[in-house]
Amino acid sequence: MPTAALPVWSEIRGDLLRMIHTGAWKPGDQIPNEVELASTYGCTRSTVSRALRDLAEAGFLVRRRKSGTRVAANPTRRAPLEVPIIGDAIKAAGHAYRFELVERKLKTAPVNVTQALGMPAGIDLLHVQVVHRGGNLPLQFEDRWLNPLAATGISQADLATIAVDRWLLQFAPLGNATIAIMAEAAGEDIADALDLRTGDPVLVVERTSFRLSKPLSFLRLVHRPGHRITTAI
Amino acid sequence: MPTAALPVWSEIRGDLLRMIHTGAWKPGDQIPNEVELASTYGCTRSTVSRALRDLAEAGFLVRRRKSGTRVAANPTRRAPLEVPIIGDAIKAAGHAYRFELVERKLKTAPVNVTQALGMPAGIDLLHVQVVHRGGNLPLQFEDRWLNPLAATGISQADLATIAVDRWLLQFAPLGNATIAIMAEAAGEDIADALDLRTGDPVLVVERTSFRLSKPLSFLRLVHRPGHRITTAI
DNA sequence: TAGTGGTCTAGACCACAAA
DNA sequence: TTGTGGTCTAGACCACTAG
Repeated sequence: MPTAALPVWSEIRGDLLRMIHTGAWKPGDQIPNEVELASTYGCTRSTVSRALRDLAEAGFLVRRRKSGTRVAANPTRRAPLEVPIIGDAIKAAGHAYRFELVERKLKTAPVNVTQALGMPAGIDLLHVQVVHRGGNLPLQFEDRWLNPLAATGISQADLATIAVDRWLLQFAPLGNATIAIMAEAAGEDIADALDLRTGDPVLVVERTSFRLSKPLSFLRLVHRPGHRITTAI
Repeated sequence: MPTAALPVWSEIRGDLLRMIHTGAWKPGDQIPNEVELASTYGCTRSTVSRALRDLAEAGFLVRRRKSGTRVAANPTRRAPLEVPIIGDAIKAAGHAYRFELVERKLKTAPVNVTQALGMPAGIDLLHVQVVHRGGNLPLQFEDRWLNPLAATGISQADLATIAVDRWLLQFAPLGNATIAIMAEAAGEDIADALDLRTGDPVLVVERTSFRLSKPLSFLRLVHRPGHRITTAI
């Protein structure tokens, strides 16, 4: 019974990974160079190189010209943290999705917002507040400040019909962003919007995003207690 | 003044990425195939393939045999979430690091722990509790259940001298794990350990890890209010 | 200076999935 | 059936850097 025929480079990667996991190669150890491994596995250098590059990108190996390849000494694993469209995530969880536009107004942005976006204090930004519901339960409170100069066309968008995050994705797919996750006590406004008691612990995700190197949006996503952000290494 | 000489595949990647960011190629659009792109850029198919593969791994493109390459319709960005050694992180933040071993005892594990680890209920695991301090301020409360059968040698380890997480890294580098992040209200024990008031919002990270496909450790990391987990896309 | 990884070529065959 | 991406080879030259 043959196992599933994986590509050679993938087999090699698994083999090398096993050497690390079992402790045959310990953190800091130097491993054979590409030419040696190629002859060991009976393939070309390109093929082992593919495996080694993959392991290096995953953080298992550290590669340097001339000095060779070593097992990472201080391996910091990186778990992929997904950033989905809110509505899609709620639907995927099996709930009926609905959202309410609470506010949509050009206002003077608070200092913490302009600072995060690297914009001058006192500037006017588009303030958008949305409550996202799954099966009538308010799951997320979205509080967003948008730069109308970077998000041209947002003025014409009907944000009561299309969720802001979806609109942004269509308009400005995949820019840069910084993300912060924290726990906070719900204030009165949040408690009101999410139907909680003041002081209840809420999970907050702040995202500052840029489009073509220009400030685009500062977002605070407040999650209902019990919400878990999950991932796997 | 020549710009820094990037590899060809990297230049191509940047070029293609620009097509996406500027909206020349929109989500769902099909882009030219490898052979066309190779002739466009005057290089071999391998080189454009490298660029395309990179963009696909980053989530910008979706590639399928026969049907070709398209701009991702529902692009989910992945932010790298780092999992550092606690002591290193505290030192890197500029604080003096110190930790206290609160408990280290073989006990019957609670159901939620055995369930997460996929172990039979009622089994005995090594329970370890540690308070991590930065500059005398308790920053994290670590509550861990270890499988002594997978972590052979933990019985001999002096966990008052070496932090558990560091010991584990030496012993079982880089296994698999699932991670969950949530907000909770501090219970009495947590409030006591972290010098908080009961009910204060704390950020909790749960990590269930495996070594060579065997259950290794269930960890709850409770962070002091104000702590932020940060990353960038 | 020499050893190592990084890149690139010009091919080839194969696996998959849409028509 | 056939177009597409996925893999692999056997070379080559280059870039970086430790000794």
